[in-house]
Amino acid sequence: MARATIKDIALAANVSPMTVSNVINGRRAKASEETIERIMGAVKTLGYRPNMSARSLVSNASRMVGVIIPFTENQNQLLLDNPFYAEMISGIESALRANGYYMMLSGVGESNAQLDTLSHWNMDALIVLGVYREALYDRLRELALPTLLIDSYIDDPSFYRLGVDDEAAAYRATKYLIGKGHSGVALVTGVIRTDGVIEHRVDGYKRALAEAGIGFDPARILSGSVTFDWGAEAAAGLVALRDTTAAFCTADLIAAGLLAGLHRLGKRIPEDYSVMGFDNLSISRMVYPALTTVDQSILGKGQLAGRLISAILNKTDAPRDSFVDVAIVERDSVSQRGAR
Amino acid sequence: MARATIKDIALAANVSPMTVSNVINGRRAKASEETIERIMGAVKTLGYRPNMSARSLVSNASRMVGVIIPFTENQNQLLLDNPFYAEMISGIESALRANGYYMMLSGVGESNAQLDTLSHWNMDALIVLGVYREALYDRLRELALPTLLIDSYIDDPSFYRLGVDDEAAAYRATKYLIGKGHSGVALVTGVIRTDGVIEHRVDGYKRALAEAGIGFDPARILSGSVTFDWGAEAAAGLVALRDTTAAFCTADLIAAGLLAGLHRLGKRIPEDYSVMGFDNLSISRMVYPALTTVDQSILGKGQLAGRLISAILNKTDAPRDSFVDVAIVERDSVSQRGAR
DNA sequence: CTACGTCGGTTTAACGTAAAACTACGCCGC
DNA sequence: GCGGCGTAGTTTTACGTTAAACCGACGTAG
Repeated sequence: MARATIKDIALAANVSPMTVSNVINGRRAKASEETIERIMGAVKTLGYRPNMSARSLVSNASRMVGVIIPFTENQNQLLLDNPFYAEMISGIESALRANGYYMMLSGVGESNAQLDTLSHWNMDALIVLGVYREALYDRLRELALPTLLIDSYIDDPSFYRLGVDDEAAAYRATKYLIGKGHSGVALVTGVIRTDGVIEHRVDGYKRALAEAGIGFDPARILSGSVTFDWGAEAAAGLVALRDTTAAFCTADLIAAGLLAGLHRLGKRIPEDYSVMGFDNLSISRMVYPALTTVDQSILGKGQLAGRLISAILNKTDAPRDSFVDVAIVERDSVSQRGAR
Repeated sequence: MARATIKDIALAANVSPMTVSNVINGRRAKASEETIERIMGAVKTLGYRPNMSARSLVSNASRMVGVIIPFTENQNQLLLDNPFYAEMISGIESALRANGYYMMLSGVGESNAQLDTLSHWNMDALIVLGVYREALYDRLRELALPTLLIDSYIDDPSFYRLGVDDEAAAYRATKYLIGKGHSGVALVTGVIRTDGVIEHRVDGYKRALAEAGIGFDPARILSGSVTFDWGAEAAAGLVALRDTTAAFCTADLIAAGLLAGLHRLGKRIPEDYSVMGFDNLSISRMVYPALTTVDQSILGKGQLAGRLISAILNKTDAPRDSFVDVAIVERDSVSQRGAR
């Protein structure tokens, strides 16, 4: 009554187990039409389902791709409440599945214990989102699996990378705000890590300022964390700045918080302040006013990640570094200024 | 140079593989302190990592729990862009991990193909979110695994269930709105399935109305889908209703859309319309005005799901049906009426 | 008519781990 | 001084699958 195995099928179809294996795996050259039919019939009637553990054991592969995302710092919990990760993972999963791979999702914390447990499963490859600890990269190198880092500026031939040109994207966003007549543009962002995504965005912000002949004022950079709460808190900081009428937030989540914070302070958007986000998360349409933002097609990026890994595993060559394009989507949180 | 196995450890520690297996798995009675030390030393220096495929093959278990969520209808893609599922999964994962289980996430579509592939992996148990197809339940019964259905009213001894008392929750929400002076309360919701979550919420809504002596008007039920877009679309329907000043939405996602739609129609919230949601998703704080809603602690519910499954797998008995409590969280989208 | 190839298989062995049965040795009680 | 028992292991076998090597029969080229 237990699950049928290849041997059961072999018995039922009166062939050897090996022939069953061959047929099931499409190595049909080794069997006559008639045998194939008999085997497939038995497969159906006995409800045979392959045992991946056994397959994985002999093939030393698993068709599983591990996806690693950071935990929230306080709780030991996936960052899926951050829609950024949720949307990305949704994209990754659909592309992996379309290519016949499975996804195993794991958070990693300070210790890399979760990475170890993942590795017990013979993963074929890994995709890493938003983790920037050197210790993790060391462990990843030890595992020596095909690994795709998303939004990382680590330059190491052992990893594939997928990201956006953050400098150029931030440059475009800032230039867009300046073009709308805002000469005082604040930057609201998370912590700025050396050679991290945000640092490159800061560079783009500065370049746009310089190009427009606007002096860079460090006080206009409000740096906290990539959370709604920080955005809400930053509203007070923004209001305290002189001659500042616009804010470029390096994440929609921050922008959403900033909108809420500004509302609480009785400010009107976009009349009093223009706010721009980054990511084009689904929440950017839900906030009020709907957020003008930089679209980096997170879902598409996730799908691309899945496709890249599939290509790598199929020995099709994949570029070591890939970039997705970025576009500004105009909604209601930015006003034309000066033309009043 | 390949990954070290139990045999390598055995060789290095000069014992038999079985002793290594015993020590690694904590069956220490069978080994002397000194041997244990030697083995653990070899484990460390050789960087031994267990091979789960092999373990799973012999034990016919995997320590993996499959989590099943529906695809979006149009694309073949996980519903993680719906924060409801994202938050739930985050909770499930953390509880499973805390109990030493792994999570394998899979969407399922119309065909149950994805369930089949999941089952190839020797899952120890399954958690099913938001899928209501009879055909799926049939396949689940065939698999005969411990299975936890979340938010399902299927009454079948082969499944465990976790949910909220939807009737009572909707009753409370509606009563709350009535208590605020709104005698015209609309219900904005997704499709109403027989014996589904929403139907029970409709019942609660009706009971509150009846209790307050307010006649039930079917026109006040606006039924579409559980999406932001439907909420936005429903705004026009709401405005067209006479004597209606409040809307109870059966999901925060719908409520968020409704707010956006009402804004577009120039309505003010909560002055012109009071809007109430359900779920207390993270987005409910992000919309404007912040949403008064029914909290069903989705994260906690997910964690409870993970703990329930762990308990079942550890042969601790778990109740066949569990319910989480619900609370109204008051924010800014509901006004007191009549007291003006 | 013999050597070779091809078709349609089968046999053997191996992947890493663990349950179950077995062993060797020392000790203790009577 | 022999049976029984506990300690610290070992040996054997099996889990389901597949790679690699093998095999017999038949056709056919030289």
